[in-house]
Amino acid sequence: MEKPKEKPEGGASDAALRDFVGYNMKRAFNVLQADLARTLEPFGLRMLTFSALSMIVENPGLRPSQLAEALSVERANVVVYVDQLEEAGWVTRAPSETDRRAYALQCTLAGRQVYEKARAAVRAHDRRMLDGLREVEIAAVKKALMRIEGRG
Amino acid sequence: MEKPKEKPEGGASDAALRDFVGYNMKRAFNVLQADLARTLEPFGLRMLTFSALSMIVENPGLRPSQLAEALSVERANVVVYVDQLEEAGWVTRAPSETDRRAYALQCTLAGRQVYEKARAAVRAHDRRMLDGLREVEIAAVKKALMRIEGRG
DNA sequence: CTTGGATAGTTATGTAGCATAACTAAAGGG
DNA sequence: CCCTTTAGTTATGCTACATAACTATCCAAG
Repeated sequence: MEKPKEKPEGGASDAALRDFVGYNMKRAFNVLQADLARTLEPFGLRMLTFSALSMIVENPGLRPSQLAEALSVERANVVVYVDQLEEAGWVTRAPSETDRRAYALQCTLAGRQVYEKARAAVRAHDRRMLDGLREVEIAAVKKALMRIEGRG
Repeated sequence: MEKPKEKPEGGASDAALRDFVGYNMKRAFNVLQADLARTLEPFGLRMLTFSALSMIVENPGLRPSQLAEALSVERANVVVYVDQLEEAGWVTRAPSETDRRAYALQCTLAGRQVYEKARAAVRAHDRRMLDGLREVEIAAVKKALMRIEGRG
């Protein structure tokens, strides 16, 4: 009977997993997500409410189903995001003039203001995350991420 | 009273969000994660049980707390992953010889075998995700991901 | 015009990933 | 020997996200 060897201390290496992009991406995304959540928290926004607000500011009159499609989330969840943005007074559900089932999402003045401030904070967060990388590398990363996304 | 304009169709653009690495990363990660889950499912593995199995194969005698530390997950959740690996007969909890509170995690022959097969599948998945990217771009991505992870 | 199937938004509900708190047993230092 | 810390576990809660079912409305074929 052979003694089961024990890993003494400190030596636990994830080198084998580091070979995989997915592993590195999950770890990096966890860090990024946590930092972004902290960045948005003072504004009363979360990742997805910020994304939704951005879409509504940049695409006035957007309908919830278009928002769901654009963000690749379910319509059922969009309801929750818009509820929150509406309760905060940043977004209104205006009745659509062409389809009585639908709403035209509009942002309010307050909504545009909080968006601009949050956007600046998110931009700073982005720079923080990528600090030390050259422009050409950042471009490569974005290209690669969009390539990966296209594999879905 | 001004008519609220409506976004007619198709025009919903997330261009503003595309400026942010976090947004691109979330989308890419969602796609990657889904593909990886499909890749691992035939082996009865999930992302984290695969990671745990890899760590145990590559670091025989690893203790659960070391595993938690290495994967940046809570000890409480490691219990669940090891439970699953143990139920499948791929990992054993051998009593530690130096600390009666602890276990030395060992993988079985079956564990090593399923790991090798799953690892090959994950490698193929990785290549699939990065197909079409040049080496220099892949290197940029890995560098950027590890840089981001280091910001946490 | 009407009628049947699709679509928009909503509601309720389930699941999975991950974190926290509290517990037991054992280690380890004064 | 205490007293504190640590290893593993258990119970529990939260958040993100998906699914199913429902109502109201649209739209196109008959």
